[in-house]
Amino acid sequence: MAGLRTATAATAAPIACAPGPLEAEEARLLLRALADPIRLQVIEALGNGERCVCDLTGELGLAQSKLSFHLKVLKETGLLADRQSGRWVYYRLQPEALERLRAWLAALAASCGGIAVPCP
Amino acid sequence: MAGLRTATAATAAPIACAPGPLEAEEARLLLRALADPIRLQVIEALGNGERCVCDLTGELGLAQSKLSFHLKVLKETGLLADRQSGRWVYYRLQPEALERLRAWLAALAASCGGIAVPCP
DNA sequence: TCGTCACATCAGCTCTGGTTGATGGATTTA
DNA sequence: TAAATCCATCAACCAGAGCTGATGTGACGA
Repeated sequence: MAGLRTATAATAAPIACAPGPLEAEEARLLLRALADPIRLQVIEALGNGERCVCDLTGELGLAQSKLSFHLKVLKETGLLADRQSGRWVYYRLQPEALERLRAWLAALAASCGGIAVPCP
Repeated sequence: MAGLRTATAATAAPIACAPGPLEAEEARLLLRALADPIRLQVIEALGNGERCVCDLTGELGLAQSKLSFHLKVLKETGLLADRQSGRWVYYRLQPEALERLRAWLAALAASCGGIAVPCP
């Protein structure tokens, strides 16, 4: 097994770090990651800057195990990045992931022309 | 029970039709509605204009019951609207729902300080 | 070196969401 | 009117996500 906490070496490559626009599947994973109230709270809590896990557990009133699970989901989708400092692990937002999702939504909306087609 | 198919009288008010910016909970429901591969296919299929259900079942290769379930989800979140004509029901996109979600994402990104670190 | 702390991970469980097949209402056509 | 078509809805089932408590791993300090 790989060593624990090898900094930014995730078990799987973050999906929102590839070059170019998002694939539909990547966008779907980002949407799913954001569609959770706890994960939204985490993102809002990280809006002011990076925090360590112990700080977030206290602020959000979550069990450490539960928070760790959601942080892993957000990290795997590329919405968060982490940094280890001593015994603590600090998480921070990756704003470009949100930006890529916004761009994908814009492209989706742009592809919605709006001409009615009669049904046979 | 109310009569079947009372046009735009949904069982619950569509969430993306209220005035002003989206609440976090409304945005979360929109995100969850979009985070499904079948529902994304439906949205893309409706990009060119409205379609009746029978048309969509053929194009997407879905069981009528399954498609109806997903159409209901999309309609309840305000992403779709429907119109009855004879015995057909036509669904169409509501682009403003996507637009409101984009605006919400922009506000969320704006509230994130912005100490962006390049992706490894 | 040993104990403690911070965090990740695991097994087992629960619960929500999606699927399937069947039923019924509404509308049109023969 | 009767049959056929379109669509919504329901109950039952299934899969996956999320929760809980416990355990494991690495870093630190005494």
